[in-house]
Amino acid sequence: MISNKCKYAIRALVHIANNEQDDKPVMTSDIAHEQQIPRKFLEIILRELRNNRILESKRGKDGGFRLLRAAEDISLTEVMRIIDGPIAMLPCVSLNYYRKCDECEEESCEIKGVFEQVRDRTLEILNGQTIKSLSLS
Amino acid sequence: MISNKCKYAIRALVHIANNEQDDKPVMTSDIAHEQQIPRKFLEIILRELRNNRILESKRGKDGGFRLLRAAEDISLTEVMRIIDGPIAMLPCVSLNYYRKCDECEEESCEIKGVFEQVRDRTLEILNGQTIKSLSLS
DNA sequence: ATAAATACTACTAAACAGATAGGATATATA
DNA sequence: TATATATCCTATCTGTTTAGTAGTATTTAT
Repeated sequence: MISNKCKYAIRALVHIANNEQDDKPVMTSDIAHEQQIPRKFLEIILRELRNNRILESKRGKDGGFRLLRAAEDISLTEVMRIIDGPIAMLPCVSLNYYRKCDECEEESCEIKGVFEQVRDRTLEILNGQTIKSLSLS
Repeated sequence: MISNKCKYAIRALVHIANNEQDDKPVMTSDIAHEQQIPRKFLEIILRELRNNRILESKRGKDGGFRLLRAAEDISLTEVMRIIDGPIAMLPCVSLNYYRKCDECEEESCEIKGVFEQVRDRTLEILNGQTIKSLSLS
C-alpha cells in the first residue's frame, strides 16, 4: 500500500501543475483547501518535495510553491520513492533502496525471482507516468 | 514491502512441503531451527495458517503441522493475503480487501487507473506461483 | 511597520511490526 | 496413570511508522 502522505503528495503536485499561471506560485492553503488535505501536514510534504528538488518555494507574502521542472519531467516513481521509499516488495530486489534480507541467503531464496518479475512489471507501468500524464486523466 | 512475518510463513510452508513424509507432521521447533525463525513467533504464524485452512495441526507428543491441501493448490497470493492483507497499492483497487479511499472521489481519481494496471500485472505473476512451484526453485 | 507566506522544531496518539512469556490443553508411550 | 512433549491461548512489550498538531522564527511585498 502507498501511504496517504504519498497520495497527498501526488495530488498536490497535480494541483500545482494545473494551477501554475504567469509563474505565480501556488499557496499551501489553496491546495489544502481544494484538495482536502490537512494544511500543516501538507506543509511538511511540500517542504520534503522542495528538499528533493521537485518543487521550489517562495517565502513571504505572495509566496507558495512552483514545479522546479516541467510536469512531464517529474515521474510518478520519483515522487513515490521520495515520500514512501522503496517500490519493490522485497528489500533485496529494490533498485533504489537495496538491502540484503536479514535471514535468507539470496542465492537460494525461493521468492526473490518472483518479486523481481513483479518489480519489473510494476516499474514498466509506473515509470511511464508523470505529473503531466496524471493531470490529463 | 511484504512483512518478515509473511516471508517466514512462505518459508515455513515450503519447508513443510519439502519435509512431509509418511504423513508425519512437521514440528514448529524443527522449522524454527532449520529456517532460523524465532520459535514463538513461528507458532503464531502456523496457527494463523491453520485457522485459515492452509495447515492442519496435531497436538501432543509427535504433533506438528501438515499441509491441508496439496502444495500445488496453495497459491502465493493466498498466503500473502492471510498474513499481510491486501496486495494492491491502493485500498480502492484491492480485489479482496476493497475500501473506498478516504478523501478522493473514485470517478475523478487520477491514480486509480495506473494502480489497477499494477495490480493486474502483479497478480498475473503471483497467482501463477504455489508452494509447490516455490519448492522446486 | 505589518500582513502574510514558508521554515523549522518539537510533540503526540494510534497502529503496526516483531517479537517474548507463561500457563492450559492434548496426546503418545512407558 | 504418570510423564514428556507437542500445540493452543492470552497477555505483554519495545521500537518504528503513520498521520498528524502546535507554536515560533524567518522572509518578503506593500
